[in-house]
Amino acid sequence: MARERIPIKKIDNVTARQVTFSKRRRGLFKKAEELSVLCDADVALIIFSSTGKIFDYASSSMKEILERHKLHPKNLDKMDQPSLALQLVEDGFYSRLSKEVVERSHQLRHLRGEELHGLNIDELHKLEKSLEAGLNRVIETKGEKIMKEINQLQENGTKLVEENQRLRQEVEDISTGRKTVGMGEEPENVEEQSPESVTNVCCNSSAGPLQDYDSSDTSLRLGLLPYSG
Amino acid sequence: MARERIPIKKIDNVTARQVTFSKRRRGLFKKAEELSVLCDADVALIIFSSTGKIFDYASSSMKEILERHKLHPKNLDKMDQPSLALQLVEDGFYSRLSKEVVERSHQLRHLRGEELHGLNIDELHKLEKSLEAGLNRVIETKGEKIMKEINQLQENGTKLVEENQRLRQEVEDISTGRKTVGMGEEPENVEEQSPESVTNVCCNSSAGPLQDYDSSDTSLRLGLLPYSG
DNA sequence: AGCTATTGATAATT
DNA sequence: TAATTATCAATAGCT
Repeated sequence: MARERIPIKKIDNVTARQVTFSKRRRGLFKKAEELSVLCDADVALIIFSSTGKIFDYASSSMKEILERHKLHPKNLDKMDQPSLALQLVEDGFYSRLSKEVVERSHQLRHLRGEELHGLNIDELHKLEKSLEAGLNRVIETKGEKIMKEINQLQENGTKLVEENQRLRQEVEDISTGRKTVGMGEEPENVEEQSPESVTNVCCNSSAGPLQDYDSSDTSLRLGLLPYSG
Repeated sequence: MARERIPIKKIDNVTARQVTFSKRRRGLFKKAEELSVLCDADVALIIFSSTGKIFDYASSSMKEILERHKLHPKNLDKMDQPSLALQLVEDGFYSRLSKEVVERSHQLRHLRGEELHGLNIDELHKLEKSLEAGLNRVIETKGEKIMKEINQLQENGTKLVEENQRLRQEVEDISTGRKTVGMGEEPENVEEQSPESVTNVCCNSSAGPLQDYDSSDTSLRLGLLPYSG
């Protein structure tokens, strides 16, 4: 329903995926509410984003709907009986989360080149490809940021040069006595600067100015030519 | 969205309401599934018709999603057993674990070159170094594995050649009639092979033999010359 | 976060 | 019910 149809499979691009998630989530909630109103139905909708964020909607009371769902004949056979809450905690909750932590930790170690000997050649090759792809994206992004910062600095430099010229002119004007210091007449048509002097123009694109980057072995790669094996 | 727009309020005509319910219910399920697939989200949808009929959809396990929903901090205060909720919250049980998951997920995405724009140049540079290091270790390990596999294959090849020669000699012996087929005398001092014929010697270092490795762009890097920027 | 060209969903009708 | 189709709504790609 848009400029182009997209295949229904996981969207690779992270940004696009997040945008689509926001849009479609809103659409889904709207449709859910419309159904409940139009058809006098009771609707509950629960969504977990891939980042774990939760979104939900219930046409009436979420708790009641879930209870009704749980007690429905269709689901009764799957009910857990003993000390409900305890089981919930021990089986579902802790194990799920800690499994996730363990899993992600493993992946992280692999991406850092640790604990590789359990992997076979094929897995290593895939890992290598993933690292190359990530590395390229990082190099690219870094390059963009650096170019932006350079442009900003150049812009500031230009402004400073202009201001310098203006100030120099002013000084000359004063020293040649054509103009008095202090509350003399206003400058006629000199372009009015904004309250902040351009001297204070600062680049806010990163915490500090370009630093050393532990100038070790590698020269700065700008990402203009991403690494290709 | 049709021949005519309809106001979003309960449809009076019972038949029309049922028809609309069927159609829109299907549409809602479809949208829910699309969202889950496109955006890698976990979605649960429960619908009770006005006649009490139940319909539900879950992108993964309904039970798990509902548990996750119930145990989400947002909903813990409504829990059946307040003491348990209190414990979970107070011990920082949930928040600690899920923070770990979130943190690791972030790191993983960064290492995969996603969501980089929140990082400053220095952080990007560190990330790049980390990726390079990981990549080098992976390449190295892969190289070692491959060399090992090659050596294994060569060894096997050598053994096969030897056996080949031995067999050829045997055949020649037989064909020249110097030896009889069948239960003749044992070969004198031919090195006794282990029960398993070397023909069956197999490389166990990986699942299979050297494969294609999606022979795309990159030629096989053996890690003998690790990548250096 | 807005804007449209498109595609998709669906209300009325057969 | 199921199919058809004229509309309206959702949204993919851009900015």
